[in-house]
Amino acid sequence: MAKTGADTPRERYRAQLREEVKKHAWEQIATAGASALSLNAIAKQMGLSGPALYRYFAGRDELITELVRDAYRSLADTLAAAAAAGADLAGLARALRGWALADPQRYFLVYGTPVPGYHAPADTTAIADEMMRTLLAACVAAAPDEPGVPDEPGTPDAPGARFDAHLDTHRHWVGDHPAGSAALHRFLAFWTRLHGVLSLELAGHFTGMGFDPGLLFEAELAGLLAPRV
Amino acid sequence: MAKTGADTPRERYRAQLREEVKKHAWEQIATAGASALSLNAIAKQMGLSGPALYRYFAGRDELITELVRDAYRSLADTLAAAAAAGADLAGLARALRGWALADPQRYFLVYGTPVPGYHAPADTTAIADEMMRTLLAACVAAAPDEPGVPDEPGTPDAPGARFDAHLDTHRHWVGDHPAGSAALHRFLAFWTRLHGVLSLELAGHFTGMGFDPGLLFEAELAGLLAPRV
DNA sequence: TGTACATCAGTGAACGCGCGTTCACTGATGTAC
DNA sequence: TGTACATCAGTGAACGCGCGTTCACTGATGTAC
Repeated sequence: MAKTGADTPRERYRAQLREEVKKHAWEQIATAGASALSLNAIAKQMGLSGPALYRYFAGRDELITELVRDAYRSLADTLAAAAAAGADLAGLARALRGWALADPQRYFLVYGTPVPGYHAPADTTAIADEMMRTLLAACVAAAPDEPGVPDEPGTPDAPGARFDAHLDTHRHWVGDHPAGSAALHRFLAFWTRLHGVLSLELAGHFTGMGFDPGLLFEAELAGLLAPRV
Repeated sequence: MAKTGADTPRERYRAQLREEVKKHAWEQIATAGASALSLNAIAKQMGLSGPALYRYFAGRDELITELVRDAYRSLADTLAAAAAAGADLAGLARALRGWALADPQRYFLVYGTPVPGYHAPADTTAIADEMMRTLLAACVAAAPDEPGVPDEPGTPDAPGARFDAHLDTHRHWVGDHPAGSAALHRFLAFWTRLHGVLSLELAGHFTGMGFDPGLLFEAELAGLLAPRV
């Protein structure tokens, strides 16, 4: 009855071949970058002729869109699984790092250089929201604070408190989430700091420097878990 | 006598046309991304025929290499100029942000997704070193501390102190710079946190969220300038 | 100042390549009676 | 269980495109006497 999930042999074969195409696509991206992705090359690699793949994907754009969606999905699932297993903020951070290191090109497909023309599929923003809520919950749990109260009323012009106040009046992006502005601030610091380490590390800007990026990551994480962001 | 800087009219014309090619290259990159850069398209845009550009560049790779070098150079010069004008760490941070916002695609050419095959020209690492030294000097000036002494001997297993200790034994990358490990740590936190905000902002991951990324940047900066990293 | 020569910018044609994509077709797989 | 038909996977040829790059050539610019 359900249109999706029809389990005829042909449907199963289709799904399987689509997955195989994607697998080769990822290998190709890892080898030569996303911009070099070619349907013909994938077909050749699979022992098929070029046009054959048009039975499974409307074109190159649909394949890329699918890969981007899958990348978002796998990160969201990774974080959600960690959270479901009881991970705290530190655990989520390490899950993020593990996901990024497991496949740098997948990381870059989500967080790397945007292609000026290309727009990510609409549902990726929903997935990004999902990740945000997972992390936000952990941020609230890490240090539950009364919502909306600036932490240091004595220094209202300190940039930290100033940004908290700004977040108090610009919380459209969290919907109706009851997190206080301190938790929002913590989430943003968490997200940007960890991505700062990861993106520089994965792009190779630490290679040859000799120190261990993993320890820098842990040090940044420790700073985030300390009471004051 | 000097081979470089020969100032015959022809030499001047060559230099000028090379610059014009690069200008169009940047426009093309801003429009369609670096991977879409095409010598023929640039030539057409300039009212020239394709092969004409081979008088000025050995090929597409040399042009890209030149653009990458120029991008590194312009950032290093921007930071050096700010430092020479007496900017402190905060000033350098804002110079970095200004440089990044002025031309996001130039930023991404340096700090964006690496192309798996491509290796940046060798001298970019020298320029990166130059930037590091500029920032390192500002980090030392921001909080001159006795080199090599962990800040909190009472908690030697805290990740922050642990990383300081790690840096004490892995300081090959700073050469003979006399900065203490706390300053090195401060530099790395400075670099990764600011890039964390900038890369997410420029990649568009904050669009539609509603808060001001500039205030987040300032808040992160304030956190870096506080005594404890 | 004027002529003879060398240098060099730019052209147009050409080569080979791989790309995305369309289309008419073959042959195998599944379905209905 | 067997036949008749519909569905669909995959092929090969073809189209048009733009790419990087080479090469022989023309015409203008500069140089030497």
